[in-house]
Amino acid sequence: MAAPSLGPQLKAGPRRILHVDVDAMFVQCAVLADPERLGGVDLILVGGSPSGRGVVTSASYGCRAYGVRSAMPTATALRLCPDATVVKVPGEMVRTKSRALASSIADWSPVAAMASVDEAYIDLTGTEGLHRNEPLVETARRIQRDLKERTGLDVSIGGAANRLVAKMATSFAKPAGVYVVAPGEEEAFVASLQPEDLIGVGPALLASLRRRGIVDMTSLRALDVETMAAWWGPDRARWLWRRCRGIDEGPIRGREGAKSISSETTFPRDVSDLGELERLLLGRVVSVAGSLRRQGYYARTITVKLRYADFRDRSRSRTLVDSVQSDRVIFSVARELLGDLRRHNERPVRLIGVSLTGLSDSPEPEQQSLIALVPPRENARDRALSAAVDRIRDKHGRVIAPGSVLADQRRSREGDG
DNA sequence: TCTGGGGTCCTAGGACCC
DNA sequence: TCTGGGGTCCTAGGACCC
Repeated sequence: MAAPSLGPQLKAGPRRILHVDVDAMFVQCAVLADPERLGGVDLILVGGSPSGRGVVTSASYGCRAYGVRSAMPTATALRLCPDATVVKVPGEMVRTKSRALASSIADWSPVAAMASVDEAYIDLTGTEGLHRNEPLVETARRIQRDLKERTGLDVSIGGAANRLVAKMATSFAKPAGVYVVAPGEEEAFVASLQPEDLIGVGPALLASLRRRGIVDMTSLRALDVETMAAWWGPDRARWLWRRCRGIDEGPIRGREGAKSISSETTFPRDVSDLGELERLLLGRVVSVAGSLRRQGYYARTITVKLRYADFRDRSRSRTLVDSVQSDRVIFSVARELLGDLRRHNERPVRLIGVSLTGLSDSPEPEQQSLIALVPPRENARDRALSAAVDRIRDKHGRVIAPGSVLADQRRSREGDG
């Protein structure tokens, strides 16, 4: 009596990994959110920003035919494609569809995980028996139809024996297609690409390659790991050597809890005045601390970032002994960090951001010590006040800064004058 | 035509402890 | 008195991805 094959524990054959990527997710979601206005519209740009210095978040395939790309300034995109309809990021629909996608892929394998809002990996290794031993490409097509039925979204699917190659295969599947790299063909597949097609090779590494005369995959793959180590250090060398051969043994795993929560904004015009920067900083603090509490976290490290007109970023951070989550304490620390940054540089600023790291789900410090008495300390009243503000904000949908925070700021401003 | 906002991961130096 | 490494944490900056 033949038991169904359980695959890997009996025989270490190639893994069967699929990478699922929603085609122009934000465009599809915008249409689903407003079918009356956008149904049947071919030229859609998602993007822009309140600052008027926005870029394209996502472009419909119609727009892409005009040369429009993600991250391109919206003004440039409109010059290339003047008839495009520009819409805002459909945040709520994106979250809804991302959740729907996550629950749908989970039905196809116990080893399935979202990699971002619009991407997922499914490890089908060992499920051959469940799928009548059909080729991986057939299973991928059935998954594609299932996801369309259950979420309304068109997806493209890449397949291979590992995550890295599956993801690169997906670009050959777009839009709404399936592309599977046969087992054993991973290296040949990668060899047919360009260095900039490799995941993790961005503008900086590409420029470094070019400077050294490495202009194509053949010359990259001809390098030995010692030469690469002399250029970029041993870790990066090993990483790139394996990457340009399609080698990746990493498992499919979900992302555990968040590691950081941040909020930043680019101003319509550059700002130099400290008082105005503090007011704008408060807006970011209220936003990021609200996200922190909504997600049930406390943070130990607070970072303030400024971007200057020359696009250079400067940041200051501080790690507290306690984990905190109230607007008051986070703002008081952020304000000092901003003051420190401005003491060193008073040039005009185009962006301000606050990021929270060292996240935990409890306010308790890991170990008590005497320095835990160093301010700023967050008390029960701070937390209750912030929670009350959250409730009011949820109810009225307005951004409200707690009075004590504003009073703190007013007092110190008067003190400055 | 100047270049968003949300993240993750890595590096490197200094402090500090064992 | 001089001389160690290893490990971990913190800070600042940067590359990269969607």
